[in-house]
Amino acid sequence: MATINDIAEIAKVSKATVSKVLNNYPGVKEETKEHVLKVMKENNYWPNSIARSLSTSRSYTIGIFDPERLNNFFFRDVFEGVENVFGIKGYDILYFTNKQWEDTWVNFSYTEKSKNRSVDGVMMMGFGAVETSQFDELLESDMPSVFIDINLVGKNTTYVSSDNVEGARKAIKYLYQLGHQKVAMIKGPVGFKPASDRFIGYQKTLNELGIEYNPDWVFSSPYSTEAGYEVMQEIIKLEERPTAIFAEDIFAIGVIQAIRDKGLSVPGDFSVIGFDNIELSEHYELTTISQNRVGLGEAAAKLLLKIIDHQSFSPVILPTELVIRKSCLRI
Amino acid sequence: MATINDIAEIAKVSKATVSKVLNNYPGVKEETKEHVLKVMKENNYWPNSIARSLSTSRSYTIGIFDPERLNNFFFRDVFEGVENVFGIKGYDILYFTNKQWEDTWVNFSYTEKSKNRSVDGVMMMGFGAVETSQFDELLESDMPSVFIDINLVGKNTTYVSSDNVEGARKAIKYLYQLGHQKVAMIKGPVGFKPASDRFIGYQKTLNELGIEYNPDWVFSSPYSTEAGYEVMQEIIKLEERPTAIFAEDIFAIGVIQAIRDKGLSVPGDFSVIGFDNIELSEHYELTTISQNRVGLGEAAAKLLLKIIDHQSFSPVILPTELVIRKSCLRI
DNA sequence: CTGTTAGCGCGTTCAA
DNA sequence: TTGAACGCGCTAACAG
Repeated sequence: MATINDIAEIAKVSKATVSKVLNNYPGVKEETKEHVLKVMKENNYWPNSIARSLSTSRSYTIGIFDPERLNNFFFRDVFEGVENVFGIKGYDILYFTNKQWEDTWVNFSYTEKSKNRSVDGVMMMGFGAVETSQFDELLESDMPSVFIDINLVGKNTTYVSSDNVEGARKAIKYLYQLGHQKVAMIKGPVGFKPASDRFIGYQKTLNELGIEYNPDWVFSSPYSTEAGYEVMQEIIKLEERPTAIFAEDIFAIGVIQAIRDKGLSVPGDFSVIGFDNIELSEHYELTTISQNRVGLGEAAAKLLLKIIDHQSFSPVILPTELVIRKSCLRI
Repeated sequence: MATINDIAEIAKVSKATVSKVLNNYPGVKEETKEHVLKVMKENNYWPNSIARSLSTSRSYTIGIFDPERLNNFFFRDVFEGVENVFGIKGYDILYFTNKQWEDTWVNFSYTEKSKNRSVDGVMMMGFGAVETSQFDELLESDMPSVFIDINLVGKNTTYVSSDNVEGARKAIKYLYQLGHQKVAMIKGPVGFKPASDRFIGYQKTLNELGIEYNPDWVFSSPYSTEAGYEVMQEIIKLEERPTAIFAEDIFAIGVIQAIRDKGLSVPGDFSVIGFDNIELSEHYELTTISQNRVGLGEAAAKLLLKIIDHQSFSPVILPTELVIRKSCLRI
C-alpha cells in the first residue's frame, strides 16, 4: 500500500501538501491539488487510518458496549439503525467483546477501553437492570456516549428511549375503548427503566380513566415466555379475574399459550395486549405496542455524532405505535 | 491516560525497558521487571492500541464483512460464536459498515478496507449467492480470511460450513423411514452453495433409496415465507401430489400456513420437514434439520486465529442434527 | 501557497 | 541487562 511519502515523492511535493489536499484544507493551489489527487488515484492511495488516528486521536470508529451481545431482538434492530447512520458518515463500528484479556491484571473500565481503542464515541446498550454507578467514570470523562434506555446525561452523554409511559397509556386506553376495565399487568424486572415506565403508564392511565388499581392483578418477573405462562395460570385461578392482560410480548406469548392450554381462547375469554412487537407476535396475532427500534438506533447515532462534533444535544424520546391484530375483543 | 513515557519516567527506566516488560521479553532483570509492573499497576497503565498497531501492524482487531448486516438470524448466531472465541483472546471486532464514504473517489476493496484499518484478519459472511471473483484480490493478498458458506481457499483463506448434503440426506431418510416416497423440495436461490448442496443431498438420497426423482416436485425461489406459501398452493393443485415437503424453515412456515389455510393439516395431509431450525420453527412444531450456528462462528474464529498465527489449517465442515417435532407423520 | 519539523505512543535494532 | 535513537504514517504548527 502506498503511503503519504510515496505520493509526495511521485507528485514531487512535500507530504504536508499531500496531507492538505487529503483533508481538503485551504491554501493549496488548485493546480497542485489536482495533480496530487491524480497521483493518489493512479496509485490507488488511501490514508492509513491507524496512523491518522494516532496523530489526531480521532478514529472514525465508534464503539459499542452491549452485554446482551446482539442476542436480543431489540438490540439487533437498534444496531441496524446505528449502522445506517454511521455507515454513511464513513465510520466503522468497533464491537467491544465482553471477555477479559487472558493475561491482564488491569480491570478495564468502559472509559479506558474506549480511549485505548481511540474510538470517537460509544454507544451503550443492552445493560438491562443495572447499577448505574458503574457509568460514573464514563459520564465524567470527555468520551462522547449515548445510552439506550438508561436515562443518563452528562456533558458528553445523553440517551434515547421510547416513550414507554405513553405507550402503556395507548395500550390501556385501547383496551378501555373496547370495554375492558379489569386489566392485569405483568411487568418486567425491577430496576429496568422501560419496565417501570410502562408500569407507571399503566397506573396513571387507570387513574385517568377512573378505574381502581388492583394490586392483585399486577405481577412482576424477569423476561421469559415461561414466566408469562406461569403468571397466566395464576390469573386463571383468581377468584376475581381480569378480562384483559397487558404484558410485554415475550410474556404475552406465554400468556396466550397458557390460555389456550386451558382450553380457553384469545380473545374470546381474555384479551391480551403486548408491548414490543417482536417477530413472534405476528404469528400469535398479538395486538401490541410497537417501538421504532431501528429509529432508536438512528436517533442514538445522530446524537452521538452531534456530541462528537460539539453541537448541542438533548435526549430523544421516540413515540410508539399501536399495532392492532386479533388478540383483543370488544366486550 | 498514562503513556509508556510516563511509566518510564516514574519507574526511572527507559521506555524501551518498559516496552520489554510489557511484551514479556527476556533480557530484563526480574527486579526491574517487578518494579515496572508495579508502577504500571499503580498508574493503571495500559498501552495505547492504536500506537501499538502503527508500529507492529497488528491490531488485535478482526474485521467482519457482512452485507446481510446481522438482519439474518443465521449470522447473528454465527456472530455470537465468533465473539466467544475472539473475546477470550483479547480481540475486539470491527464491523465494517456497508456504506461508501460520502466524499470518496476510491472504490474500496475488501483487502484495502482491511489493510486500512490494520485488522489482523477478516471474517466473510452473509454474502449469499454472489459472484466470487470479487474475492480474488483478497484471496491473493496476505490478509487472513475465513468465509462462511462459500468454499473458497487460498494461502491465507479457508472456510467453514455445515454439511448440507448430509443434512438433506438426514431429512429425506427420516421421511423415508416414515413411509414417504413422494417428497417435494423447495430449494433456495441458484448460486447459493448451501442451497444447491441441500438439493444435491436430496437427489442423491432419493437415488440411494431407489426413488425416482420427479422434477415437477422441485421448486426454486429466493427465501421468503410468502414464496413457501405460494409454492405450496401450486403443490396442492398438482394432479399427482407429494406426501411430504422438504424446504428450508423460512419456506416451510409458509408451506404450513398454506396447508392450514386450505383447511388441510400438518402432518395429517402433508408432512413437512425444514432445514435451519429457526426460532419460529418451534412455534410451528416443525421437524427440521438444525445447524450448529454458534459452532460455525466458533470454528471460523478458531480457523482465523490459526491463519493469523501461521499454523496449518483446512476447511471445517460441521455436522447437522435432526430435530424431531410434530410436522411429520408415518404413513 | 509550499515545505520543514516536531510530535502522536509504541516497538525495535544496536551500542554501551 | 539497559537505553538512545529511529521508524510506523499521518497531522499540525510554523517558516519561508
